[in-house]
Amino acid sequence: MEGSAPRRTRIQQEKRELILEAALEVFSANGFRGSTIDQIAEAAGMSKPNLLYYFRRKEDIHETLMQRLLDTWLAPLRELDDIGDPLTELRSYIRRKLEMARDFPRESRLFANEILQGAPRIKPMLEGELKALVDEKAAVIKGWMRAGKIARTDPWHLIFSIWATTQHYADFDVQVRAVLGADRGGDGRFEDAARFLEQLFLDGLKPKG
Amino acid sequence: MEGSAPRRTRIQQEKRELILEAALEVFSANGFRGSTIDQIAEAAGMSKPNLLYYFRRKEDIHETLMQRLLDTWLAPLRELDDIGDPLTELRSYIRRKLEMARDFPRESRLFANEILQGAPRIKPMLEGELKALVDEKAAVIKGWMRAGKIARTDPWHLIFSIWATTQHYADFDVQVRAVLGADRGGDGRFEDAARFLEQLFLDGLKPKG
DNA sequence: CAAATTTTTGACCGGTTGGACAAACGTTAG
DNA sequence: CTAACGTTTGTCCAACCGGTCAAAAATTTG
Repeated sequence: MEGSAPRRTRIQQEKRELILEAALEVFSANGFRGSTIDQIAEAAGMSKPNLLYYFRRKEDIHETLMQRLLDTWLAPLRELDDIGDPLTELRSYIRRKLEMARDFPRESRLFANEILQGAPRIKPMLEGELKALVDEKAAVIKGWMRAGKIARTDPWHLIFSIWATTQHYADFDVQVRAVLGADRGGDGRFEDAARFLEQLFLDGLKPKG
Repeated sequence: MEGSAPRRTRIQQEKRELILEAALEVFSANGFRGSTIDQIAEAAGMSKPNLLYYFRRKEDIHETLMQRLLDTWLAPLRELDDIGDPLTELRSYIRRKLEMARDFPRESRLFANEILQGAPRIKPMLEGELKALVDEKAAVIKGWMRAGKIARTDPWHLIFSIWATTQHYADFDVQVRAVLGADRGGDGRFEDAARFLEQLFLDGLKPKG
């Protein structure tokens, strides 16, 4: 499939990491086309030609960043397992996803940017690897439904709704903080969100009869 | 506050509409910085200088587009009213929001793009007009909770979750269709989503005891 | 029709951007 | 020390981009 990883010196490894960190900052804030190599180079504390010595093209940086991102981004879903109580399992999946939105908002925004633009660079991955993973987990959830452990619904849309509600707090952070205002928009907003989402996904909005 | 609307000829009105339609297409797909005036001009079937005769700057097009968008975009929330059954009222708000994601995906993506980049052009509106509207509706929802009509939760996060889940089907459309695959990703996906969201928001995931 | 006004276009400009390149600089191994 | 190799930088370039301008073409008005 792919060539063997090129041998790299210590400096190359360090500088490449530095560049990727800077690029994550810049790309996630401005999008791919909205970011310039100069911006990334400055954020990484080096000159543009020096940066281009480590990554020959702007696209190479973005591609490397995206490949690394996807692994860690899907880790919570991979951990969703058939062992343990289904409701507990789903609840901790939601919690993990929300923690990622809190701790890695730049990664979330980078991903959102890519999808928004039609996922030109990762569409094959979405239709291949991602679809396979979601289908697999949907089957697990369907098993829980057949066993009467959770209510019967569409597992795929359930997963979508978890992604949407949790990533919202990273991708739409500006809006969330603006609407909540200075007092409620502080650090506590993620705990409020966690409490709300748990209640929503478990009990819904009907009053307790 | 603002000067009176400039007098426009019939051609000016028509051409400005044509340009705004083309700009919506281009901006929503590529973001502001990722779009060029040439692209918009070509999509509108005119030359670049001709386009600049109707809008002096690229930003003017984006600003006009955004102003129009916001009114229609918040209309469903404005309609959320205290008359009628609370659960029915919320259910139809969700349905209307999902219909907007289906019928106006470009508008949704344009908005998402703006927020993702930190809302540089509409932040004052978010902190002013939008916050006021959401606070007002949150008060209505709180009234329903006090009256025991719906379960007690955080009304602000409830509104966020409705925004997130419905807009997801416009903003992340590529991903949704990729994961659902050719068979389930067709036109029926919005009906499936509507059914799922209704169940989620009303009953949650707990099995019926 | 003819004058006045509006609309359209080709040519152009200054600034930015992604990227190339060779020369200089630093480091390491023999 | 020195040759080989890895790293850094100044300079440059061609393409692109937002925007200007004067003049031509079309339209409206008297």
